[in-house]
Amino acid sequence: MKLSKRGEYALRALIDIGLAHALGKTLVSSSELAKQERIPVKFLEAILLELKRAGYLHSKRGAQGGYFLAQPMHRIKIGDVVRRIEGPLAPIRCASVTAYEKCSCPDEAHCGLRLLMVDVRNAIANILDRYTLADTVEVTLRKLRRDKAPLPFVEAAR
Amino acid sequence: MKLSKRGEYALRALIDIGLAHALGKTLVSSSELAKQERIPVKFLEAILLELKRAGYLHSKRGAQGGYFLAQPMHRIKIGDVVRRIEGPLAPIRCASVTAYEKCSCPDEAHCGLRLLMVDVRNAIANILDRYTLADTVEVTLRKLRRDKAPLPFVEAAR
DNA sequence: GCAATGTCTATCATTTTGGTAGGAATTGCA
DNA sequence: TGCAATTCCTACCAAAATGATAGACATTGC
Repeated sequence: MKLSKRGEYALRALIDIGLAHALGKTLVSSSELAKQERIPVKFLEAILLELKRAGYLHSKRGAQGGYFLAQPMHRIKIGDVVRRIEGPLAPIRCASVTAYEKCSCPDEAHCGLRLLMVDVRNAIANILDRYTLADTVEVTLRKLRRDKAPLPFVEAAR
Repeated sequence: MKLSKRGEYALRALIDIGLAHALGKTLVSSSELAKQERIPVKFLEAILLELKRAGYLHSKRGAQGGYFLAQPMHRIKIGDVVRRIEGPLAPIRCASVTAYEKCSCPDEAHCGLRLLMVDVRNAIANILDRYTLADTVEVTLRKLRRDKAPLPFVEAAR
């Protein structure tokens, strides 16, 4: 039931970019993100490119360039991002709603495993398809402020 | 969020053995199981051995041998089986209850991703730790009977 | 004694994972 | 105008995981 590093980094990056956006910084470079999340820059670049191709990000090249959100945060569902980077949410394909595939078992209609896994997939989807990037960013921001923790991407104005 | 074939086969096998048990057949051979579920015999054997080592099965060697449950079905939690074969339920380690591990992010206490993944892990655990093998077998059996489908492991008495 | 079965060890091809390296193209700014 | 910062693109790579297969040995029932 694992999320790959690739998926993890993709979500971290999106959340960070969302956070930065909410704090008034609409453009974030890959090196800033990599530093913030301690992710190898080059690896992250590839992931950001994928997020761009998926339509979640736009970018600006050249010096002072970077990435920025291509959609309003409340329209980016975490579940969709995960599906895009990791594949179906369901633990086994025959339990997937968006990527169903017949399995090898002799009688799918009476398969106890499938039944179980459909429940699991629904539980996961219920969370990840309900939460948007906006929700995630909001919660994070609230926590940060409540604890008076240093906000990321707000460097002492210079 | 995938379940490997190994995990899938392990669960299928357990469910089948439970089903057989409920139908009066307390001993099932690997070849019967492999045939029923269309799993490569040798691969299945290795998995059954692992389930045995994990304390879920006992076996009887030799002709007429096979595997049988080592515990009452209602004490076998699906979640534990999955953990044993697949590892932690949580998508990322820092969200795991049974196998927590610090992650590389700079501030775990305010990590939006972790928060999300804790929810996901709880949703999964709520299902898989609540369901026992007995539950799964019971539901399957009920469905089979309701639809008057042919019951497995009850070969026309000879 | 032989056939059926579990047990054990070794091996293996393929895919996935988690990167790294290098450079070309673009842009802002001094 | 040129340099530094940045995205974009291609290629490559080592290690691990995945999903098996092969073969021999041990045990048991008939």
